[in-house]
Amino acid sequence: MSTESNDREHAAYDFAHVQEKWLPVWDRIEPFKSGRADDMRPKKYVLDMFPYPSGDLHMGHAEAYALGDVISRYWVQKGFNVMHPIGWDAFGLPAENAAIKRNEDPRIWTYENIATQKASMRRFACSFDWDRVFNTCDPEYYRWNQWLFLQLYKRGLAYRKDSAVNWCPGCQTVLANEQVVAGLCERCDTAVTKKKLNQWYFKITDYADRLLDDMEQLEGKWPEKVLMMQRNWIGRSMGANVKFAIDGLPEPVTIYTTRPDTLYGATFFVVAADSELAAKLAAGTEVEKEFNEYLEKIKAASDIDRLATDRPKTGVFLGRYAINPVNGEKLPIWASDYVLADYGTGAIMAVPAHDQRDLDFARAMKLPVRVVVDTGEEDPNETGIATGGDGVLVNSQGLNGLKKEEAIQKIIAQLEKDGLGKASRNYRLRDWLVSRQRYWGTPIPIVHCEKCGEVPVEEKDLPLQLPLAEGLDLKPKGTSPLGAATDWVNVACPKCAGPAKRDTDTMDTFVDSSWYFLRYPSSTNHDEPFSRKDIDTWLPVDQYVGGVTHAILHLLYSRFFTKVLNDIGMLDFNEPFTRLLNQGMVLMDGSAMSKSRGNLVRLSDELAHHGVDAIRLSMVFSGPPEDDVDWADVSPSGSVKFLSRAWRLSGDVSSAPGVDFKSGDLSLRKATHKALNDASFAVESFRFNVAVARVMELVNATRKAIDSGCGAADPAVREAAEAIAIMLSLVAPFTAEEMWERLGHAPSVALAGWPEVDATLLVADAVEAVIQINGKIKERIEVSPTITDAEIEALALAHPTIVAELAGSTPKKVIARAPKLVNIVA
RNA sequence: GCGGGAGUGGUGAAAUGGCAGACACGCAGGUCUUAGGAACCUGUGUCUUCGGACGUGCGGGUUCAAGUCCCGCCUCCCGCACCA
Repeated sequence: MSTESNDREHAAYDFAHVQEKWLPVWDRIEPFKSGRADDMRPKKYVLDMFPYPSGDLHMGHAEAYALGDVISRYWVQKGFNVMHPIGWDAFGLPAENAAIKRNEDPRIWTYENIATQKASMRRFACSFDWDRVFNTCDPEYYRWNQWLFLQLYKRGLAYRKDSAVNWCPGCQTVLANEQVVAGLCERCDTAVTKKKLNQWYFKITDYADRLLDDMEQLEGKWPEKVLMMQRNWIGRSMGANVKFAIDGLPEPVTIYTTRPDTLYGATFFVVAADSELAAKLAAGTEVEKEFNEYLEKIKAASDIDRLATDRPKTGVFLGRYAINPVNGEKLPIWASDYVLADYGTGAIMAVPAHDQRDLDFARAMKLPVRVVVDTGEEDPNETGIATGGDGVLVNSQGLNGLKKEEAIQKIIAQLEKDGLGKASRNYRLRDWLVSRQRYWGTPIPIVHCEKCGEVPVEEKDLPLQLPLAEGLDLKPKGTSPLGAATDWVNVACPKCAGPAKRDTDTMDTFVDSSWYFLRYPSSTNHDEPFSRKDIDTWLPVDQYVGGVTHAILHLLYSRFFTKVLNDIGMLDFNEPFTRLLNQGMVLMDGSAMSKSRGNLVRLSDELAHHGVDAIRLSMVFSGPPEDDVDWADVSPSGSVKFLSRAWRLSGDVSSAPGVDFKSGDLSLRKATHKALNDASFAVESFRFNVAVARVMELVNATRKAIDSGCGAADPAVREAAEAIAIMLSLVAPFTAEEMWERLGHAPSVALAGWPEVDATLLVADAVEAVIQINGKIKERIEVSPTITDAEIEALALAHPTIVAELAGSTPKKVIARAPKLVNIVA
């Protein structure tokens, strides 16, 4: 061997060259093609949340795809037919805003970015099945959005109503409840206001109970945090509806309460100031003017102001009285903004003694407070603190002496018997508002006819294509830009052929993502959104990977769609994602990266400096996948160092491929099989960082074996190097492929298969046991791993150190846990 | 306010109730070198009278044994936020 080649052997390997070398090879082999007709491997569906095509991939994408790839590539190595698809969530505001700025069709920007991201994903060695790609802005995709909309419409699950909706003045469109974050628009952070509009909704509230109860199936498989967030978001509460007669009016008013046991403690009555009921009660009375002034005032207050829970209570006495059905008392009726119009019935009985908000209002308005549950706490009249806990009922006639729960049961039974009320439940969840007054989305397939009213577009006429943007003013102005596409808008009514107009709103892009995972297995199907056969083969998704930002939006909507499709009979499962992994964010110096903050790390720069494998490795090794990664804390150059160390091993191996490992050095063989076993376990429990650590240990052990142990020719060295290449292929595919070739194998290492672990090699020859006295370590001894409790106890008690420590006294108790530990209680 | 999660070396982090700090980063020293931003080796929780002692946010408890389980605090992060 010449000095020159020796130098090359020991130089750090050229990652740029290796990357260029393998990409075309993989293009040819297509190691990750799924669902070939003759494929007999068991299936797995591993899914990464699809990206929004806004510019090139960034560090966050790199983190997510690196993690998804570990899982996907692992199952391929384990012999599964893995479908790991990708597509683009391509409709939406960023494209439209970019189009306005550049004065061109959003299609151009969108498809350009998709091409850029696709090329970057290939270079990043994402193990995607490229045959299944689609974009939600393709007519071939969104026609099925429209088709699904019509199926929901047929079943009364898509409907229009007038309502006060969330309005973003920045985006000039309405927003779903889920898209309002702390009173601000999720997209642009503008303060959201209310607007009365007629809009399309999906009736997700019909599914509230199932969305809640089916979460039982996800327990332990989804992050507890996401389940908690969904539970809170749905917010089921149990209580009762109670009818209150109104003095001087023929119709009673129904209220909702979770505490019907406190009915005798009601001292006033409140209706939501912005409800129709309040307007009706005020109409024609002497307080009408005062009420209207109050209403104007609270309408002007933004949601932000409303968020301050400690702001003083306000309201107007409406001059009317409600009659308490249990004792006939006259309760003054107030209008206030602390009662919400769209929750429950928009009216409440106020029990200030046992509800803090009612108490705050009572104190502000000098209204009486009556205790009806003795909780053992101090009088709310004096402390100003309502007592909401359990206790014994007082001042409540037939309920006196009962505990809270008993009283609730008894009063509900009584109310039902008397026809004055009934048990009821309520949800925080509201119906999903799906109309948007913007251009770049799926057109709603409804025609409005002067004669026939609302008429659905016929299924055979789908897709209802979005008109070209040319000639349309896309600038946000509060009504859909589609309204100006007169040729498109004016149509013949599908029913009577008379003059009619298309609905000009587009669908929320969350509609697109609520079912896209069902489309991948059937992505080339032109006759239906997905075929039953494909669904039965691949779904549900075995492993979903994505950010926690979608904990309630996308994940709740997808669960809803799945349940609807289950009801329609298009699929036979009711939860779409069996397991969910939420990866953390990539931060820089403790905060999210942003241009304005000046802490943006460009993925392309990092890849150029350290190579794809080192960046992927750094992401995976930095810590548990759910935790955020602070890029300031990771060392990509350390990853480069490790990868070249591993790579050098493959050049040192001097035995031939196919050599029988059985004759190899036993201690290195044991290290190899332990690493394979531990790494496997770590990957399956999402501790990818630990899996990498096990590979590092094996690299270290192999280095030592070559330099100062059994030597490079020992078969165990080859076995170790091959195992390292295979394990590394999950994280560092280029390095692993290069190693595999240098070890004399044909590509691709991705399909090499996870080596069978030999259980007999997992047993160590000797293990170190500790001997404790009173829990403190006094001595360490080498023992056989198969030693019994009695044997190890005897060894411990006979050990000179222990004999000396005990100084002749008899131990009170000896706990032996062979082969690890003996604890002597002296 | 309500709900959830987390606090371990200089740093990122490991640890089925059983040896706290695996694996790395960083740092220090060394070997080889014309050179080192290469490679390799050694050391690296704190205190220490060099025997050891102490050590996982704080205070209690359960246990032969607690980073891990239980109770009460403190701090930080996330979600919801007048939902009756």
